[in-house]
Amino acid sequence: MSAPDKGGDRQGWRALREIIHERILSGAYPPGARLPRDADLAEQLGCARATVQRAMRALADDGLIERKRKGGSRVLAHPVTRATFDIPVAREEVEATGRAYGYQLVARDIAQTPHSVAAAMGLDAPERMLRAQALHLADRRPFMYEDRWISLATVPEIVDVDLTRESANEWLLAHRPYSRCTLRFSAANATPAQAELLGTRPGDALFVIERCTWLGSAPITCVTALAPPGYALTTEA
Amino acid sequence: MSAPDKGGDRQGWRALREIIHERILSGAYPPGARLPRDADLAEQLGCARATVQRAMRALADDGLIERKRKGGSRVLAHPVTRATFDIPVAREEVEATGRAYGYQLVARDIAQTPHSVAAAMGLDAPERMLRAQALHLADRRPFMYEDRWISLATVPEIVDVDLTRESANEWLLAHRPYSRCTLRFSAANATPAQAELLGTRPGDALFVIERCTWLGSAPITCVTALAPPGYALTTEA
DNA sequence: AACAGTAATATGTACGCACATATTTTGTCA
DNA sequence: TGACAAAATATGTGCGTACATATTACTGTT
Repeated sequence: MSAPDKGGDRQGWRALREIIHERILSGAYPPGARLPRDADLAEQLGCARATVQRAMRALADDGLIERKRKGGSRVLAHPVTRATFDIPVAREEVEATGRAYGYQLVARDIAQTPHSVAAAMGLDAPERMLRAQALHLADRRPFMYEDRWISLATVPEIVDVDLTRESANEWLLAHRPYSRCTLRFSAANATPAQAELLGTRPGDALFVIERCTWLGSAPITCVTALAPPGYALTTEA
Repeated sequence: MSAPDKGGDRQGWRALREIIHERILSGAYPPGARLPRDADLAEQLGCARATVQRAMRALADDGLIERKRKGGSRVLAHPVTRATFDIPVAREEVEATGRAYGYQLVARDIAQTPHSVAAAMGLDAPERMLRAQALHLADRRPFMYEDRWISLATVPEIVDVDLTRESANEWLLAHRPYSRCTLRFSAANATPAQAELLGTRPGDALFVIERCTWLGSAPITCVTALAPPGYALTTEA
């Protein structure tokens, strides 16, 4: 009758994804084109619709195709480059490269947040928060400098933590999980003070990571991390 | 007898994920703790194991828990911040903010790649490639400068494309899909020439995106994109 | 011709079952 | 005690079905 297993090897959904991906790359399904229905692909490839779903869902997650409830699936005309970064804890980032991690508290006080920080945290007005500035070291050399504000309203216990011994980041991760997190990457010229701390020259281009976290709608912390020249984030999409 | 629907509302896997996430946040499943088996959670929450699977899989993808084939599921002790960025085509990035997009070819020639570029592409030795330098504009002002090398071996047709009218990036996306892509974010001080092109001052901190793409194992292109101060990548994890 | 209501349709989700696979644990034997 | 093999176990995957949901397409009315 018909050829129910034309697809070939009857492998898993990963193989299916690969087959469909190949068809896109080879031009069989050109950019903007509509893909066959899941059910048709299932029959064509000799597997269940659920398996096709899994593969198509993965392709959609990768930003390769677009799926709509009745419009079917289409190959994206302008595929975005979708990259996933894992921002590790500084300690682990350092130790992953075989270097010795070190930590050093630079300053700690309680003060009114600048308006910019309050705004980033979604607050209506500045608040008094704990500010901790610290250095992360790799083999005794500056690896990253962080300037952090911690909400006393949300995390009152933080005032009793000895931040000279333990990084605020690690304490927070262990004691205050967050449910929301915003990230912002940019570049900035080092101020003289920052250059001094990072062991570079004023004006050097620093890599800037700004991160704010919340538990529910309550702000936990907002940190600006500065990395000296040579630092880079890499990933494979 | 028993309470088969204790979990409550009998909602979908997204609700399940939320419930489990709540338990993690609330400390019911503290960092490092082992979660119940999928099957037990399924019974406890009154749904099928497949549904629990879906929810747990999502939590694992989010970097919140860790799953192993027999070790069960554990809450990660040091959850990484996992962020997904969509790097759009420059045109769309500009137009998304309501500004007028402009494009300008700065230089185009065929030359030997530097060793650094050849290495980034995974080549054993430098090759002659097409080099295209171009400016992306937003409302007539420099938005991003790109310095691109395109493999003549993989994409010979590129020599016949009029790059003064069409951005190499957009032509490549439309005609040469890629299967692999590496990304690297960093910061760099502007050289005088770069500052001139981007309308900033020499030494200003630029945001640097380096991207290389391949089709299979054949290198397609390698581009260094520079953005002037003010540019930032943001996301919500 | 414009519009609203309805039917058709493709994907999304859920369930229950069976089997595959990767580890851990246990047990056996030297 | 230690090494290696076998059993146990939790997750991973696949199938078939049924129903849910979001859009599109159609259809009849004004």
